[in-house]
Amino acid sequence: MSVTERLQLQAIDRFWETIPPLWGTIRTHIRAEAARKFDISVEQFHILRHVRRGIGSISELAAAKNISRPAISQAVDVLVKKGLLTRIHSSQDRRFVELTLTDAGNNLLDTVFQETREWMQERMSSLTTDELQAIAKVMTVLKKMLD
Amino acid sequence: MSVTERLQLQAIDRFWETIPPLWGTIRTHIRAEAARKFDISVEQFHILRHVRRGIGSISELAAAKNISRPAISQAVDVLVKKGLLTRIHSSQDRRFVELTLTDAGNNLLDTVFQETREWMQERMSSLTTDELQAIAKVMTVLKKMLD
DNA sequence: ATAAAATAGTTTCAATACTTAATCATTAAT
DNA sequence: ATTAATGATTAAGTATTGAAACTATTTTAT
Repeated sequence: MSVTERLQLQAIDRFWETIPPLWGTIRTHIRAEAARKFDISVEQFHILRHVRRGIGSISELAAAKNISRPAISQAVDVLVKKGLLTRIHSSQDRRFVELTLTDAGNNLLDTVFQETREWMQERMSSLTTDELQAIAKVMTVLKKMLD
Repeated sequence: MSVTERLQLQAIDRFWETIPPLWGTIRTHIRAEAARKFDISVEQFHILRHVRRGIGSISELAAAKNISRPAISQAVDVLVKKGLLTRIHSSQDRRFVELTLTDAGNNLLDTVFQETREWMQERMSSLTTDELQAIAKVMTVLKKMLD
């Protein structure tokens, strides 16, 4: 087994020990925050997040989140009824639905994000500047894996 | 704003750009593999994984996965019916149910893990040894955040 | 120019998974 | 010995999901 291969396997093992529980913890935190203040699920929150990042159609959302179009369509329904999103048929191609955040949607996102950020910051308070820089750098490396 | 604070926020931003989509991609891969070969969901797979890691009771599983005990109990039902897990009432305290993997369960885990590992390795093939070491190190740093 | 095909989204429906509340079995406490 | 606590399960209701069928719109092919 080559050195590179061993390093790959080590990175994978560490990844599996770390990311699933960490992600679960974060999800739980968001769910608690979002539910307490806005009665919204993590999945709904993520849809709003994607829309703000510029993913503005049902199909794009479905692809980004790896779930079916109907599931997205129905989730969007709820968000529209809650007054957090608006559906607008594109003037260029009327088949497309352009999703945009309402003021309330933007406000919700700001609030939950801010609180999650603060919560994560607390968790990071014991880390050194080197460790923080390393995290940021590794995240860009991991993003390369997605391409 | 202090340097440390700015580094924390940068790390958090990168984390959010990276981990949710990466994790989603991995989940999708596992779902495809596990469903194709064993007709099992990602959540069921994760329960098996936790059991192998030594989490051997319903309550521990519920705490680890942040979902309710009944949900775990029902999921375990399915896994027992599939012949992947066994329930044994503890001899020390008969209220406890000790979960153990059957040979089929171990085999399933080995297979899906091996394939996921290979898939991740492929994705990592473009990374340098330095980057791989950085990933492993950062994962241990992130784990500190969970405590 | 028009019919057929493709695309974006929605609705319906059945299956699955989750949660809360109530319950059973067992152990601990007074 | 009775009561309280703990671990797990069952029951009932809700919510989320995907497959299939459908509408509306646009593109392609003839």
